Amino acid sequence: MKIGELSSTTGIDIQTLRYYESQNLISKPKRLSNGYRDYSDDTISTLQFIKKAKLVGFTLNEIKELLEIQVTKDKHTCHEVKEFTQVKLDEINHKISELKKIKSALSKIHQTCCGGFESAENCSILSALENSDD
Amino acid sequence: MKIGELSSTTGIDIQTLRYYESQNLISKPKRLSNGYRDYSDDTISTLQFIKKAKLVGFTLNEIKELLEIQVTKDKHTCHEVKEFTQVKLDEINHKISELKKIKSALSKIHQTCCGGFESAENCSILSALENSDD
DNA sequence: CTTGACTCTATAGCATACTTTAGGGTTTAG
DNA sequence: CTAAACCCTAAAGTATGCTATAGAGTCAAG
Ligand SMILES: [Zn+2]
Ligand SMILES: [Zn+2]
Ligand SMILES: [Zn+2]
Ligand SMILES: [Zn+2]
Repeated sequence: MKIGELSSTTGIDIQTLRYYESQNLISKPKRLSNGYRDYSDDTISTLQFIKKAKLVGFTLNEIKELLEIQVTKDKHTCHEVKEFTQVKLDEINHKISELKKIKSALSKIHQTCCGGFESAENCSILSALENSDD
Repeated sequence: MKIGELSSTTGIDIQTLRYYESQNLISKPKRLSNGYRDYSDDTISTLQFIKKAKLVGFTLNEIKELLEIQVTKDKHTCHEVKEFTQVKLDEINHKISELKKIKSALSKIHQTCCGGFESAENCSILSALENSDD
C-alpha cells in the first residue's frame, strides 16, 4: 500500500510516517518502480504499537527500544519489559509530584491576593515574587 | 557590578544572564569604558523575581509579562494579577490530570505482567501495546 | 493533453531555555 | 611580561516531535 493509504488507515500524517522512517521506528518499505513507498500490512500494526505507546507516555526513542524488544520477544524476559514500564511509571510519578509542588506553591501565592479591582501596588502576588526570602 | 559578580550573587549563569538580556527580561545595563556590562543593584531583585516566578511554573515569556505588570503596578489591578496566576494554575492542573490519565493507562498495562524471568513471548505488556482495539 | 491528486527528496522552521563554540579583547597577580 | 581569569559578540547546537517549504516527478480522469 502507498503512503497515502497507510496514512488514512492509521490516522498518522504522511510527513510523520516519513519522519518515523527517518528515525528508524518503522523499517524502510520496498519501493515501487516509480520510487513510491510500498508498505506491507505489518507496518499498520507497528504503527498501532507506536500510537499506543505514545498514548501511555513513551517517547519515540523509548518506543524504538520497545519495538526492538517486541520483534525479538523470545530473546527478552517479562522481567525486562516490566522493568521498562516501571522506569517510565517512576518518571511519570516524578513529573506529577513536581507539578504538584509547583501547584501548591503557586496556589499559596494565589490565595493571598484579594483579586479586587484596585491598583496592584500592594498586590500580595507581586510581593511574594519580589521577596528575596524563600 | 560586573556580570561575574551578578552571576555568583544570584546563582544564575553568565550566559543565561546575557540570554535574559537578549530576551528583554532584564534591561540592558550600562557599559564600562571597556565595554563590560555594569549592572545596578536593582537587577538583583529583578533576577530574584524571575527565579521565583520560574519556580512556580511560569515560562520566560509569562515572566516578561509579569515583569511589565510589576514595574507598572499602579496601572494594573489585583484582579488582573490574580487572573494571570489563575490561568497558570489551570494549566498546571491540566498537565497533572493528563499525566494521571497516562499513569493509570500505563499502570493498568504494567500490572498485568508477571515480571518473571521467562521469555517475553506472551508478555501482556507487549500484547496490550500490540492490540489494535482501544 | 491537461489538470489535479499523489508522491519524492532535502532542508528549514517551530517552541523552550538555555549551552556551546569560535574567535578575540581586558585585567590582574606574580 | 606573561598566564590566568574575566569579559565581549555572533552564531550554532541541544532535545523533542513533528510541520512546512521548495522544487520536481508520476498517475488517473476527462
Ligand atoms: Zn488586592
Ligand atoms: Zn493582588
Ligand atoms: Zn510474564
Ligand atoms: Zn510480561
